[in-house]
Amino acid sequence: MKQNLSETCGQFFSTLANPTRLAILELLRDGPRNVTEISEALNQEQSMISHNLKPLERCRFVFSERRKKERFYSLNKETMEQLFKIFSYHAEKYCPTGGKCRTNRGLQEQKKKDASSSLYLTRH
Amino acid sequence: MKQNLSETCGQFFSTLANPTRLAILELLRDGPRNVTEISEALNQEQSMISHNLKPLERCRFVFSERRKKERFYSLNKETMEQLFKIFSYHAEKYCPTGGKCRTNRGLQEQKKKDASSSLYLTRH
DNA sequence: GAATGATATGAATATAATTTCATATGACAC
DNA sequence: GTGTCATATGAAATTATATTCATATCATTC
Repeated sequence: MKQNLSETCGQFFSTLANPTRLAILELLRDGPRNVTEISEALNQEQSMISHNLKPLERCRFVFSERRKKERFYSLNKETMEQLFKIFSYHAEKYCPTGGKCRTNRGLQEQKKKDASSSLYLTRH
Repeated sequence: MKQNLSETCGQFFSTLANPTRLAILELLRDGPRNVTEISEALNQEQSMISHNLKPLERCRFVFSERRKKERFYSLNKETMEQLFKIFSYHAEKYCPTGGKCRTNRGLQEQKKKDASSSLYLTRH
């Protein structure tokens, strides 16, 4: 822990910082899909899906497995569900305008609320 | 939960997908710093630090507070420590080459290990 | 091994993000 | 209000990332 997070985290977050890849991840929450299915569901070019699946697999956010001619991709639920959970909690608490966080306005007002609330995502 | 993560998560992860911003976050783990201190510690232009602090504050990964002429930035530990924890766990388990994940090689070999291990980050 | 269906790859183009530099704004002390 | 230190902003230039299209590879069936 604490050893050069800035260097090691880069690819992790960069891979998630893309709407197509997030859409793929979201789709895969419903179960494994092959490339064609993903590309149809998201209404995107097959090659684009393939290109985007590569960093997702490299970072192990998804796993893949061949079945006959097709390749099925499945979600790394362990990591992704935790990540989505943190995001949801954070967005709900800190980004009341629907997670969009488009403005810096209202930071002062919000700060007061922050001080009073101290719920944690996972309580033991 | 589950409502258009792909749309709402974008800014969250994009903000984290930058080495300067990650370095700022890492620095702030040691406590609040003003802009000048950050820029000196990271050896970067002051204006660059300011530019990068903006999205961090917009997403509420950091908070800020004026003290006299200076503005001190502090980490949103609640969110960030959880995020770093997930990252560390994931990297250790899935990216044995030091979290770099530069290649897709060895995915087959790794996959076998994955099946046997099923530790969770937070156990209750 | 030829044909087909499914996925991956490469390279050019298009798009978006970051960095830099000059300068503006803000807060405070005098 | 002037001067000074601290931070923020805007816009141009640079750099990185994503998208597209054409085509290559791979697995399978016959």
